[in-house]
Amino acid sequence: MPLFLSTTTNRVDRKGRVSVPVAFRSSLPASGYQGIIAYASFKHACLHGADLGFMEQLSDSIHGDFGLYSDENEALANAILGSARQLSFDPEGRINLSKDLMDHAGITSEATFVGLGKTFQIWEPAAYEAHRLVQLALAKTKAGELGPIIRRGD
Amino acid sequence: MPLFLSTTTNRVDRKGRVSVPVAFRSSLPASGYQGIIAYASFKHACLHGADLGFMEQLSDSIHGDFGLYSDENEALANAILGSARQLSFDPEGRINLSKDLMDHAGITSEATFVGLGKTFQIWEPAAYEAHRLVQLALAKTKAGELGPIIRRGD
DNA sequence: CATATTTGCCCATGATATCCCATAGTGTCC
DNA sequence: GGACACTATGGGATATCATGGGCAAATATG
Repeated sequence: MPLFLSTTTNRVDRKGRVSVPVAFRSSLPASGYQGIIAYASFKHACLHGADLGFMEQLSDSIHGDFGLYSDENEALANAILGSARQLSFDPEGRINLSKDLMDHAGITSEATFVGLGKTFQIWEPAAYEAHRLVQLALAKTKAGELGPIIRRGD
Repeated sequence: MPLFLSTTTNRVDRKGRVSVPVAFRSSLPASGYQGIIAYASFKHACLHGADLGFMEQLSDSIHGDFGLYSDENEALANAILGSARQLSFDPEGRINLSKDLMDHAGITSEATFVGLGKTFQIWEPAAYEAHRLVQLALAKTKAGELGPIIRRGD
């Protein structure tokens, strides 16, 4: 299970290529699929990134044990799995962002990768900075809950 | 599980390298990841340090079973995991503080490592001294509660 | 079928980080 | 008290990363 940490901003060249930060690449299994999965967030103007294993788990959760799913789950499947793209690394560790993904996040010449543990996000830098400040304020008000969260993991 | 104790101030050279105190290094598992994780505190102008296992637990707690998390947890993931960096030891036991981490803590030429048990903090020395005095005063007013705290830990 | 357009691979480059060695100060052990 | 071990620190050499351009195969377009 990968652990995506840190925030990095990289350039998107005219071909739509972006280097995935090494910190993220080295967190992926060396012997698995050499690439990532990206899908449009339906909550923010950003992309969600994950490894293949995570998406398989997600697919399992949505479908349930018998492949019969509710309307809500079908909606989830459409929103997430439908917009998901499998993005392979080129020999230099870059991915090619497709036009629809870039449009959804408003990405043009730069992309910010934000590690969130098991997943990460890809943002247009200015949009992320605004989002980050909001999230930071929210985190401060919830700081008191950090203790319980950690203890739960023990 | 590491136990970080004591306070040490070390020099930051012009490349941004700092020696992690031996007391901290030897507390880490010899056969695990050779390095630490550091992230920006959203409460103080300092950095938090922890070992990899601690961050994995934190990531698990924040994500829950599914990977779709609450707004509060997403905010925490942004503030903590987004600012976290995996800092490997060089052969001499030093880490490389990235520019944004140094900026957050106001660190320039020296860094103070403060052991807090399972985690530790990294401060700009003068800022820590000021913080320490405040904490000390606070501790005195709470002295009556120390007994119960110790008993609880037994 | 000829011609654009994309897609992926290979190489070159500058910036950065990593490794390796050298030194000085400190404490430890005979 | 003197030799030794180890930590902290600094500098120079080397490897790695992010980035851009060019080329060729695959695909689309007329």
